[in-house]
Amino acid sequence: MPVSPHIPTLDDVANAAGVSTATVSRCLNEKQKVSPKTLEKVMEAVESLGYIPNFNARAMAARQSHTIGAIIPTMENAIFARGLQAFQEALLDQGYNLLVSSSAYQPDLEAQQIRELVARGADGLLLIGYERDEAVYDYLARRGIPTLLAWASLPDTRHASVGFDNRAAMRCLADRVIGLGHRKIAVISGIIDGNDRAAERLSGVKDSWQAHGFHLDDLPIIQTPYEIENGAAAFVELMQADVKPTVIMCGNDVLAAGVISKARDIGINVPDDVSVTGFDDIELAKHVFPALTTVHVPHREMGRIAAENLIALIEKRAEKATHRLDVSIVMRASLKGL
Amino acid sequence: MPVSPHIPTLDDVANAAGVSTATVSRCLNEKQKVSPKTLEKVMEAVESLGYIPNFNARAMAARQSHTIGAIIPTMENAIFARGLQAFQEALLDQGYNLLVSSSAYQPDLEAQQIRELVARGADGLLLIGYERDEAVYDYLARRGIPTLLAWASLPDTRHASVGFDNRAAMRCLADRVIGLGHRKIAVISGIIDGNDRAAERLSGVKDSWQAHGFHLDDLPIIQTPYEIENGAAAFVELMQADVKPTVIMCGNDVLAAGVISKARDIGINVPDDVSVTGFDDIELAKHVFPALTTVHVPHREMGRIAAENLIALIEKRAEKATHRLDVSIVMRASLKGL
DNA sequence: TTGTAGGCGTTATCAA
DNA sequence: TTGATAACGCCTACAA
Repeated sequence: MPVSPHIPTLDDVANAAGVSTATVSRCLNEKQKVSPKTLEKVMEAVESLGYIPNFNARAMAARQSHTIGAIIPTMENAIFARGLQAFQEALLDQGYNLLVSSSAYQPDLEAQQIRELVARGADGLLLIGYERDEAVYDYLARRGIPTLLAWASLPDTRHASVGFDNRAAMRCLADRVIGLGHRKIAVISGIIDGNDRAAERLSGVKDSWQAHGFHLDDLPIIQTPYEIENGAAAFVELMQADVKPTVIMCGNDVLAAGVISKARDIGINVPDDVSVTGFDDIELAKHVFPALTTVHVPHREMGRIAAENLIALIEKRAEKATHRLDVSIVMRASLKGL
Repeated sequence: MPVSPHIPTLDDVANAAGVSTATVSRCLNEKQKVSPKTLEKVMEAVESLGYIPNFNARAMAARQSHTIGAIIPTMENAIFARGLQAFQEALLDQGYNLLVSSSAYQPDLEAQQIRELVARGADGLLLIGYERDEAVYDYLARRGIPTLLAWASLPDTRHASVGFDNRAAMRCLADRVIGLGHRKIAVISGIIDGNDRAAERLSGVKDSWQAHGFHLDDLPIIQTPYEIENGAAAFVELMQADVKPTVIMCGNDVLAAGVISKARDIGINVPDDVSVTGFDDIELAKHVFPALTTVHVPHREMGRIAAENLIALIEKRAEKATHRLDVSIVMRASLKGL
């Protein structure tokens, strides 16, 4: 009885089947290069031994891991869940596996996790947004790691990307809000430092605001991390101002959910007393009360396209490309006209 | 100018520093076995070359990966998010990395992912619950992979585990509900097949119901996957019955959130017309309206303990142990007496 | 304290 | 169609 369990290797299979390790390897990877008879023999041995290829050894010898790494800013809320899910499904279809980690919105943590994923032999990387230290892009280029930026929409094709125009979308929503008669808007934005999506969304509101002839001085803005509690706290602060806003535009649905929840707590009616808007159209948006007016993002489509384009890049079937998706505004009860 | 980028290896560092690869390796892994002078020399070379150890090679040579795999049933909702987060943090503290995948509540998918993680060289595994094919446990034992079951509470120590008593907790909650005067209870349970947590929670309600002298025939039960929409749908169905329930006890907070959301849609007041309870006390529970009465689970503590115990197991500093946590009932507005 | 050299489990090149 | 055999990049006795 062995003290340490024996784990079957290629050698064991080769012995059991009476062939060489090379042949076993072929049976596993390029069946067509092997006679049906030996294939059967080998597969039997594989089966009976319960052999499973050692991933690390394989990756090292083949110089590719069939693994793709993704780093998202957070797993706490559902912002990236659906998109990543679709990304993973599309990868699996093509025989790739996904490794995910979360950077907690910290650029240096992200940089570290990039190194980690590269060290693990990732064939390619999915990153969120485009704003990061140039050194990171240099590093990736030096190592020759195909990288695709999602949730990002770039003017040029310096990086491969798939995403949508956060700024235009938010501007469009703000136009709608103003069109409904609102003149006292307050904004609860995510932290824009190091977060291009948040920055662009905020710019979008400002664009609209100014295009309608108003001054930025009259646009209260609070920046706070994307957490439901923070949305609630920011809302309280905004409502203490001398001129109360008639609408709160939030940088995403999570903040908006916090606003709606808190409003009820303190006896403010949405949308009669104050309207609220979000961004992303996550699952939650339909289920808060009142349901949230927000910007619908085609998360699943984005994930699927990201997978296709990244794999094409890895297998050198395509050049870097920028893919821009359309978003739409979903009107729900949380926003009403004056 | 090299067509394919050159990635620095141990050899490169050794050459640059004028020492052997063994010495470089020591500098990276066992600094104390190296003179301060060479250490400095080597680290300089590491730095200037931008050397990063190849993970696969390291894992293969050292026969350990310092990686732990976790398989959770779903990432869609936040049930496991906080626990896993704490688990990861504790792992990192001890120099271990975490690899996560999701089984979508499908036992065969879980089995496949277990093999995948083992093939990747995971030093240990975290699984959710205890109910799975014996063959899986056999396989794990044969390969000698330390495994810890979380969200599970076992009577014996056949498997290492950390968790709480789902059945007792739910029974306790049901006792409270009945104590408040409710006699028409309906249950929306998760799918109990293959999900021991769901099964035990359901049993807990039944225990209480019968202990109070009622018949199971008078306890309407709907099983449905843990999704907010499903909670809503089940609720509609339950309210169409001849005898309308005065309280809906849900298998978890996600289902309960669906109930609360749908109730408002169709003009049923919670808790005046019908009370609602959940389980887990996820973030959402506080923010639905009315706030959800539920069972609070110490997710972070569970994650932390899971990490400690699993690492102890891996490093053979401890034997398999069963760790049972206390849970508590959180009374909020969604439940009121008759 | 340092270096030498064998081995970890695959894949891939070349002959046979 | 198969089989030797040399990588792949690192760790780790063992020797110096």
